[in-house]
Amino acid sequence: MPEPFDQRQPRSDKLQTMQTQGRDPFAHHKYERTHTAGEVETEFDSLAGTPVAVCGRLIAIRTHGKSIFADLQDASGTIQVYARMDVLGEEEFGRFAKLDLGDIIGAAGEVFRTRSGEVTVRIDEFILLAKALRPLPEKFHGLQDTEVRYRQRYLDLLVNAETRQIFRQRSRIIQSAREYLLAQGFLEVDTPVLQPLYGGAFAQPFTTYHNALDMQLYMRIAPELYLKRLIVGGLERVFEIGPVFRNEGIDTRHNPEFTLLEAYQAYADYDDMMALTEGLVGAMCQAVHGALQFAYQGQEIDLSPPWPRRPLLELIVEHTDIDFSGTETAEQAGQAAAGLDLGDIADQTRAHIIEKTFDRYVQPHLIQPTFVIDYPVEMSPLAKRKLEEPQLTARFEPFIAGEEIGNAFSELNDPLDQRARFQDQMRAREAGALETQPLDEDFLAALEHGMPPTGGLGLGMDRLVMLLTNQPNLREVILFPLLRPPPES
RNA sequence: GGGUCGUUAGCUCAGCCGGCAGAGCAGGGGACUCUUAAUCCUCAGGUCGCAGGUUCGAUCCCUGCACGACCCA
Repeated sequence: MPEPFDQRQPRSDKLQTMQTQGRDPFAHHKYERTHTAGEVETEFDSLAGTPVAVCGRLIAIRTHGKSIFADLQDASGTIQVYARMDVLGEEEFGRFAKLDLGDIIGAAGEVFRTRSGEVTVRIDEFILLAKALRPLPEKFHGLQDTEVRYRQRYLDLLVNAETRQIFRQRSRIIQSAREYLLAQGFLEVDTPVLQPLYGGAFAQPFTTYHNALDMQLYMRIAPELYLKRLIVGGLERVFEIGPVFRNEGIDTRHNPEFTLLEAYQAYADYDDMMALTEGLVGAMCQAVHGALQFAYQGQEIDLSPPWPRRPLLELIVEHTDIDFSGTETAEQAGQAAAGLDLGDIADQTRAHIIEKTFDRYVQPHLIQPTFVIDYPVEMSPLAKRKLEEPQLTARFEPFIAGEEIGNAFSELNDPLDQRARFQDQMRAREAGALETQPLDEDFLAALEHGMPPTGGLGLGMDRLVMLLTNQPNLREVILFPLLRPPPES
């Protein structure tokens, strides 16, 4: 019975031979590169005929007897290199011929253009900087298997140019948001990821444990309550961009760990936050599209301000003919929704019934950017009430292409009302609700010291990147999405 | 949690009605000094996801499980 063929064997043998001969590729600590692949290409007119030193990974090798063409890939692109036996000599040329796809080399020599017009480095000397012991995925079709693409993202990045492009755009998008806020006088801050009490969103937390303090800690589900403490502290304009953790299911729109932007502005309200949202998302779009228009999955989206402001209950009337504004109890809301297909709503609260109706019948239709405003107070325990309608809050959620991309409000700064809202949440928890916001005495103490009227905004950066890079799935814009461990070999 | 689909060589994929497991790329050997999905000759490479069942015989049909994708909740 023949041994199963191991792709790694010839490569391991070559490595061992080199190491025995005192030419261990892993002995090199650095390489003095003079130009990147992209620079050699763009600066060809001034570089032609002069020596350069480039480095990168061999992604294609074409041998022609006593000459070899190869493509070297670095972060800037690819550059063709050309090895000739009459230039390198028999021994060095022989070593070049033993290189494998995936090997990482440095190569130095003159820049020229081939007869077919390709900018090329004619190799005078080269050095192997890392031996690849495993083969690259197939060169033409790239790596298609989604599971391998996510589990071994480095392979995806190596062979799929589109993946590299997405994550470059992600970086540019987040950077543009940061620059926009800094230009508006916001201070970037870091608040605790490990929190003794979680809050700022409706979600179940991940719990962990600190040994030295002998205490349970939570991974934050939002930075909100800490950022508002900083507003109490007088910083007036603060923001944070960072990971939050929500212990919930995984699908095309949810990853348990995701990147949230939160910004707080003292002496501002939710109208100001709408303007800030329009400016921020517009800047993010400009960063990758150079315009306020972009296409998402075949839909043309226009981010030009102002975006329409539409009351939540009014939108529900528009799409279902059902008016929840007259309802006060869960029973009344349930009766109003009787004709709708909402699944089992028997034990649901009025707020949940309204939320479900919106999610199912309204949200998919919000293609162009829309601010849904005026959420019921029981769905918004941290938002300020509207003066004229105290059962509603000065809160909005922005929607684009049918996706919820954030949440914002005039922040509740009345410590007595805030305490009452927390107590409502505790009652809901006792009644069986899993996702409630725990009473945070330390946060209440901060409010009792006085927080100015403040506008707050949260934006889901992964979803925005997904929209702006035209990806159908959140996992395509998260480098290492959470997956189950692979089955044992 | 439910439904549908997928899992075959390192990668990308075929495999008909149940009857000896296939191709391209990658890999080994050989030819070739301007190629770029180089070309030509040649060779090797398989736990058909895992475990059962039906059958004379299973990659193929059935059941369960694992992982993934999509849809629904």
